[in-house]
Amino acid sequence: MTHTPLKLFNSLTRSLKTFTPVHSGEARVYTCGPTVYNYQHIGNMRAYVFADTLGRTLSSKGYKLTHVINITDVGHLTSDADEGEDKMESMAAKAGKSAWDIAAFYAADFEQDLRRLNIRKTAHPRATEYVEAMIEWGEKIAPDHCYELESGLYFDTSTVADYGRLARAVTEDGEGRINTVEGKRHAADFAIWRKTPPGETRQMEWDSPWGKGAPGWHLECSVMGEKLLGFPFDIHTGGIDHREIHHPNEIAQNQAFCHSDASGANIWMHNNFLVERSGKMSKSSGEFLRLQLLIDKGYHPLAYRMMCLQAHYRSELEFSWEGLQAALVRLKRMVMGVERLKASLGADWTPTSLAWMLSSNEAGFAGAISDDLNTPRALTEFEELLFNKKIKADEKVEAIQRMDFVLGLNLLNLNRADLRIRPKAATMSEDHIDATIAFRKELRAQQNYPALDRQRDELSQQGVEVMDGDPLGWDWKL
RNA sequence: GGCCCGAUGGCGGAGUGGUUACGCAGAGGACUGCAAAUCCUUGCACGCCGGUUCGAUUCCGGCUCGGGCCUCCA
Repeated sequence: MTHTPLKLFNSLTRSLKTFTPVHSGEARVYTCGPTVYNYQHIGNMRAYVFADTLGRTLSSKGYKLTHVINITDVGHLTSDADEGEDKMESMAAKAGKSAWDIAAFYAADFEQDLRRLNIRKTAHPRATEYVEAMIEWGEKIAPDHCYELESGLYFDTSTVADYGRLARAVTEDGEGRINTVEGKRHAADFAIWRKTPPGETRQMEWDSPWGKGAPGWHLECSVMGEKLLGFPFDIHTGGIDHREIHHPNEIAQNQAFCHSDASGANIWMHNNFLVERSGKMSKSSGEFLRLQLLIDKGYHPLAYRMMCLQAHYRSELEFSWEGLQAALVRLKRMVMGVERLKASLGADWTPTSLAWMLSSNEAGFAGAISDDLNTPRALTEFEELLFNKKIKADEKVEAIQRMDFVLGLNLLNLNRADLRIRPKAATMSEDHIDATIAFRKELRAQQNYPALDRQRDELSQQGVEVMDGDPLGWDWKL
C-alpha cells in the first residue's frame, strides 16, 4: 500500500495529479488559515479537517510533513477589495478592547477548536510576526510590478503572465469587480501596502518605504509560504472561495517575487463549502454555528469531523442537526466496535508504526484515500474491516490503528462515555442521575415495574434516556 | 449581466457504460418485565426531453430547478 500513488485534484489544471514531492521524502503544505477577528464557524473548520486529513494521509505514506496553517491577525478589511475598515480594528472598537487582544483571544479559540476536532498541531505563524518580511518582499517586487497611489502600494496584475488562471477568470476590467480605489490601473489590482490615511492612527501600523500603514491581505500568505516552506512547495490548500481572488493574487505575487511564471506551489487544492438550507454560512448574518454551539447541544466535536469525512472534500456538504445526529450515531457504533476489538485483544495491544502493510485488509482503504482523499469510501472500507467477524482481532488491529490515524477520528482512545456530552440545557446533575440509576437496581430486584416505569418517565422529562441493558446505563437525549 | 457548479432512495452521501457503496432514519428479528441501547436481517433512488450505444444513472446536447463566485468569508 505504501506504493499506492496518491492522486490529488489540482485546481490549477482542474485535473488529478499524482503527488510527487519537491524534496524527496518530504511534503510541505500551506493552508490558508483564519482571520481572527471573530469566532470560527463550523464551515470554516471544514477547511482544517480537510487539510488535516491531507496531512495525515501524507504522513501515513511516509512523507516527513511540514504543515503551516497561518493565523491572520492583521490587515484584513471588512469590505471591498482595498477599502473599508480593518476587521480587527472594527471588532476591537465594538468590544472596547485593543486589536491585539482581539486577535489573541480569537486565535486561542480557533486553536481550541482545532484540538477538539483532533486536528494535529501544525505551525501557526501570525501575520504580524512577518510584517518586516512583507515589507522586504514589497520592496523587491515594487520596481517592476507595483505602483503607488495615495492610499497605498498596488500590484499591477498585468505585469505577470496568466493572471487569474486559477480562477479561470475573465481578466476584462470592469466585468463586475467593484473598482472603488481611485487611480487603480486595473480593477483586479490589489494592495500590497495600505497607507494609514493622513491624520489618522491605527492600532496596528508599521513604518514602511510607502509610509505608515499595514500590509495588504494577500501578501502574508506569499511571505509565510516562502519563509517557512520555500518555493516551490508541494501543496497549497484553502477554501474554494480563495480560488477566485486570494490565491490568484498570491500566485501573482509569487510570480513577481520569483521572476517566474510558476505559481509557487505544485498543487493547489480547495475544499468546498458546508452549506445549510438558509444559504451559505456567514459570520455577518448574526448568530452563526460554531463548534461550541454543537457541544452545548450535546454533540461531541468529533461527530462533526465524522460528518465532514462522510462527504468528499470537493463536494458541498449540507449541514443539518439530523445529519450531525446521524454522524454521532455512526461514530458511537464505530467506537463500540473498536472497544470490542480492544477487549478481545486484552490489555497488551500496542500502537504500531504508521507504515502501510501490504495487507488486503487495507487495500480498499488505501485505494480510496489515495484517490483524491475519498474519505466517504475510506470510511466504508474501515467499517467493513472493523465489523468483519471472519477476520480475527489480532489480524486486523494494526490496520485499524493506521486507518484511524488517517481519518483522525481517535477511535482507539475514545470510549462511549466520552461521547456522552452534557448539553448546556441539561437540568439534572450527573450524580443525581447515577444515584437514580443505582436505585433502579433495587426496584428491579423487587420487580417493582410501575415504579421503574415512573422513574424512567421522570428521567425522560429531564432529558435523560434510560438504557437498562447497556453498561453505560443512561445517556442524554438529543 | 458575466463566469462556474450541481441535480442519486425519507435525509446525508459515494460510485459506475451492463450485478447501483455506505451511514442515519424506517421495517422485521434477537435481547428486555416493557422499553431504550446494542447486535443480526432488510425494503427504498439515479430531475425532464432527445442523441450516441447491443445497452446509460453513468457519455453528448437541450430544458427545468437549485447553488456558488464576480464584494469580506473556509
